Amino acid sequence: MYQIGINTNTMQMNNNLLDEDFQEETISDISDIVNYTLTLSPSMDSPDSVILSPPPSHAYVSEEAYQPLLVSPGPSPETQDITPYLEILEQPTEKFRFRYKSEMAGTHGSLTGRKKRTYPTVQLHNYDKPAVIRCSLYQCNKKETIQPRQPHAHRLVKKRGSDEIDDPHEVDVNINSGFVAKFPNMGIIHTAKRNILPELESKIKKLKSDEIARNEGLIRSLSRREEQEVRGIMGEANKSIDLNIVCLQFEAFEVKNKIYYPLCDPVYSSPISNLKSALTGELKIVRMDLVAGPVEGQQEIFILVEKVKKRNVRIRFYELDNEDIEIWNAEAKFSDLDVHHQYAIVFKTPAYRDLDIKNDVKVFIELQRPSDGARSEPREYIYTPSNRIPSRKRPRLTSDDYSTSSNFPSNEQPPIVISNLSNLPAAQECDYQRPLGQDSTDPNELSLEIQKCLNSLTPEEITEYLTTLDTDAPQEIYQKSVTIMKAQSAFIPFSYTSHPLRNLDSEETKIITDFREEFLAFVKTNPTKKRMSMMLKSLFEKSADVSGNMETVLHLLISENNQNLLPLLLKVLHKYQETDLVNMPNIRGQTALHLAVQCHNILAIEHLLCTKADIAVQDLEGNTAFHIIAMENAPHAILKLLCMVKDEHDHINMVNYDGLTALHLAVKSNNIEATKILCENKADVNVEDKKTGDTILHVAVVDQRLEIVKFLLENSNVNITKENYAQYSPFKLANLLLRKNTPITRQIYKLLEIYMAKFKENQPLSPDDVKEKYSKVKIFTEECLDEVSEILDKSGIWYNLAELLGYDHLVRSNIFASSKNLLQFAMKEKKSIFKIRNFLENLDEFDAVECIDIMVLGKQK
DNA sequence: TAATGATTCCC
DNA sequence: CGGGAATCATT
Repeated sequence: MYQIGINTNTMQMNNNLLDEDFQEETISDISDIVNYTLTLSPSMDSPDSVILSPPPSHAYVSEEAYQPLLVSPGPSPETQDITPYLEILEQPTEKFRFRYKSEMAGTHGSLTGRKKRTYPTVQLHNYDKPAVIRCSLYQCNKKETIQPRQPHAHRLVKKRGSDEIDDPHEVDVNINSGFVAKFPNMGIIHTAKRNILPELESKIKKLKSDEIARNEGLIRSLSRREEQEVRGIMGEANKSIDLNIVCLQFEAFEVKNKIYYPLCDPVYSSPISNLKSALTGELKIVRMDLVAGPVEGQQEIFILVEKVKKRNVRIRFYELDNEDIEIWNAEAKFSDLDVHHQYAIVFKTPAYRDLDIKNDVKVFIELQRPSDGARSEPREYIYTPSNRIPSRKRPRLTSDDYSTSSNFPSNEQPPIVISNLSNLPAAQECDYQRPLGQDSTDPNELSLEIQKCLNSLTPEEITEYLTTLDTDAPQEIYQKSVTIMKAQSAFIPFSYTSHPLRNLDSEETKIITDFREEFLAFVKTNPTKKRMSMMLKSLFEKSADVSGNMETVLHLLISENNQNLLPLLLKVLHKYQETDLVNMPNIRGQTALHLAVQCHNILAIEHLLCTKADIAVQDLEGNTAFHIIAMENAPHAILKLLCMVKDEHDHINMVNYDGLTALHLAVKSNNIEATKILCENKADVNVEDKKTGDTILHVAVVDQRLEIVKFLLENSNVNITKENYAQYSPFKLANLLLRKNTPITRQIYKLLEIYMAKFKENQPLSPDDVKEKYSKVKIFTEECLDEVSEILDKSGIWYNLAELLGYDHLVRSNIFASSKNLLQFAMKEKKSIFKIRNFLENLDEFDAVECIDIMVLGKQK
């Protein structure tokens, strides 16, 4: 090793402690030194790396295992305690903007550690004398070649005043500094293409002369032959160089007579890539045109992206199962021409693996960069079934059957809707007869009531009569008692809130007329519950078949805001719990509930819900009843009613095919009441718009809805800092909107500013913040001193504290009369308060620790 | 040429 | 400072 003849201490130690095998290896290494010195860089495949490289499992190995081959195996357990090695305590950031020389005027950001306000830091282990740690800029050979690392042509500079100091940067370490070297305030200068060779040459020359000095013990200039050699290496270095990725090299030296003798192998940081380059820049989908589409694929989608390279980007669709395991993937198709500049891509969706899905399927889209395998954050996409409307083409009796054999009084025209009610097989009818008492619903009861209706056919009378008809809501479908609502709605006349949706055409009117006739006639036959069900089903399906929009009678009655037959039908459906019929969608995927909500028909809604209408059904735009009501300026009672339904699956937060929740729609349509009600009913205020990543707070800010912003801040847990896909937080947006310079934008910004401050206050301080705050406090306040010393006097722990502070000898000679004495003495000695605090923490003196924390950090908790 | 990279400039 | 854009250079 290099320390042979330099550091006899360690060598002797080695000899004493090493087993024979190891010694053999050590000796054979001497030949490797030659190898090392010639290549100016350690040969990683040589056995010496086994001895000298850092121990395994330290953080210095980047998690991505960027270049596994260059990470040396760690030393064996018996060697790691005695051989010097470098450990990287703080890796540099992964991304950093390399600046050109011309950009270096003024101060730009400096290279930090992985966390803010830290800096690349290394520690030298197993060495006890003063040493020098060097940091310089190296290449990150990603090729799987086992060649030595070469210096990088970029410059690692430290600013001192107006001039820049080039690498290598040196830090002296010793016992006092704990052999820790921190490298702050460094920047990376992107050397221009034309200067790369000269830069490399000078760096390599410098290394060469260091090496000569080390070998020959004196500093001299290079010989012709050596210059030639340098040029050769330079060529190599130039060939392998990647101008957008660098890493830091750390070396430890013992310096004698200005000659640097390495103490161990250099270590290399994880790669730092240039933030400005499209080759290494972050892949990101910033915005999507569409977030849902047909299973068959071939849907054209526009996405905005962060800078990409045309031929170095792919769009991948994939699906995860419940355990987050990828079970399907496919690539979207697009050509070079579909990549607009470097910021937008237009592509066609791939077909989903199963074209016959019955329900929506959620998948993900991501960008991928083949060159380095980098991926973007995924975005959600929904495949929608192509045949969402269940086929009504089920086998049924032909028209002949009902037109010929109907024994109901028929009009001039054969009724369209009339089905085969009278043809129900008698045998079946027998089967449907249930023993009385098996069901709480007495089949005869209803028909009697309806018969009464028959006799009093004026609408007014029907309406009046219906108020007496009892329809118990199955309470279990509500999460809260529905009685309050009922009490409210009882005072609302049936037509009070509702309005027609549209005018029915003649065919539709006929459907209703025929239905009415058929239905009432059927009731006369005093049917059992099962027969009634069959009849209704038959009539509903008939209606759906005949009407242009596949609408059931129920749809039609709601649409025309029918005042007499509708209430009757609703009660019947309710009474018989015809959930399936109630959930039948029309051609646009709308159920009766969708329409009832649009018509503000509160009583219909209530009945439908009591018939267990599904609040999660999405129409062809993906809208649930919640979405619809959120856009409507409807009576509050309606939304409240919907919110009362038990909702274990969070249907209130469902996203439509525009990627929006009901809350989004409420805010977008400035529907303050709906916004409030949804929020009060545990709708998630932080769900993002799947196209843009906007939360409702983003929307409220951009649309300048002061009242909504205010409400959200005061009454919900909106995240002011949550960024949308374009990396704007609501706060930042508010700030940008200040440019409009209107009173409202100013008010909104002010409001957010206040909550931002509150938010920051509540943030737990990061360990770094704590350190920083502590570093500013040098002495105890009187108050804190008294308090802490009282605690310590009581517990007697201050003896242990004194020990930890290195005052054990003073304690033994009874110099300190009390803990207050001790603390005052420590302050005089300039012991850091942070140190004292941490000692106390180790001693489980948490009360004292809290005292000090309060003094330094201000009020916490 | 048009697209992509490199460099400089600007707020 | 960090972000972006203008401008020059190369492919």
